[in-house]
Amino acid sequence: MPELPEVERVRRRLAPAMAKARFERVRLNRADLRRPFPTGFARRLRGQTVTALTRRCKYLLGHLSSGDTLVMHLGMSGSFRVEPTADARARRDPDAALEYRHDHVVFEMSSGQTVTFNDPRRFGVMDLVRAERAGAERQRPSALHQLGPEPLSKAFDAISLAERLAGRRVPLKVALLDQRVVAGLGNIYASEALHLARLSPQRRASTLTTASGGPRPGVVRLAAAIKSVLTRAIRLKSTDDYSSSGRFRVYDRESDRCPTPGCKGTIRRVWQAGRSTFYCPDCQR
DNA sequence: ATTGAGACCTGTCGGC
DNA sequence: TGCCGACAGGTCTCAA
Repeated sequence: MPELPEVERVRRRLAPAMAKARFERVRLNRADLRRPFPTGFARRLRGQTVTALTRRCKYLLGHLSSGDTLVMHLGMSGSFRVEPTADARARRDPDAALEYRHDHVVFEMSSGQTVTFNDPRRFGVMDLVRAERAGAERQRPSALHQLGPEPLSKAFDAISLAERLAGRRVPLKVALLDQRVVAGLGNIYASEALHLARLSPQRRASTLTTASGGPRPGVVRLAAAIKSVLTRAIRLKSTDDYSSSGRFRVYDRESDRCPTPGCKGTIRRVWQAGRSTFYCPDCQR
């Protein structure tokens, strides 16, 4: 479901229920999501306090008093519900309603709130990683450790983006979906950012850099567009899902008139790396 | 090392 | 109405 802006909004919604609160009860309704839950998942969480709830890329990170980190990823269809524990318990067993059928993880927090993870497609992930020992991450680098820069941080700019695009022969859109290039873009905001920067999604990534890997003008626009698109999405959204937000420039707008001022183009849809890309062939070069 | 294709799942929507 | 295929916001693994 979510790209960086949606995950960030989920984080802000969960923080009041989870941050500074203790896990009083943890219930798993099945043994796995995309991967099995780590052994002792519930036991290791119980009694721990969440010192802070942060986000890295599309991952939510619950930092625990034990030093361990609760890692949560929403995959395509994951979502969290927050409700008073009394309400959650009252509804428990009798209600096998469709709405709750995919409730896989239930956290009862000392804040009096229950946080429930629901994920129909089960592409989500929950993991509990132990406090890092020196060098541990080099021995077994996980996806988390290979992530590129946070696009809204100062570390992300035209220079760093150019460095990571240099020499890559894949189409620009495909490169933007690679979380090692920039951490948190997904299929929607990759298309959105490219449209705002007026860059063709089909252009080779390496054409945005000079022979030595430096930035060309396009990459300056692209870095700025990525920041702009994500910042606006975080700010504008009234809920965590797309339906109510609706206002995309090109995504899911095939055949619409291009929104670029002065452009008479029509939005097209093409396939790249198995995903649909939306763009305007007239103003995106 | 990089890249593309397929796999993992369920739900929904449009067409017949 | 019901069935069927296409498609969905994300990774991950495997083979070329």
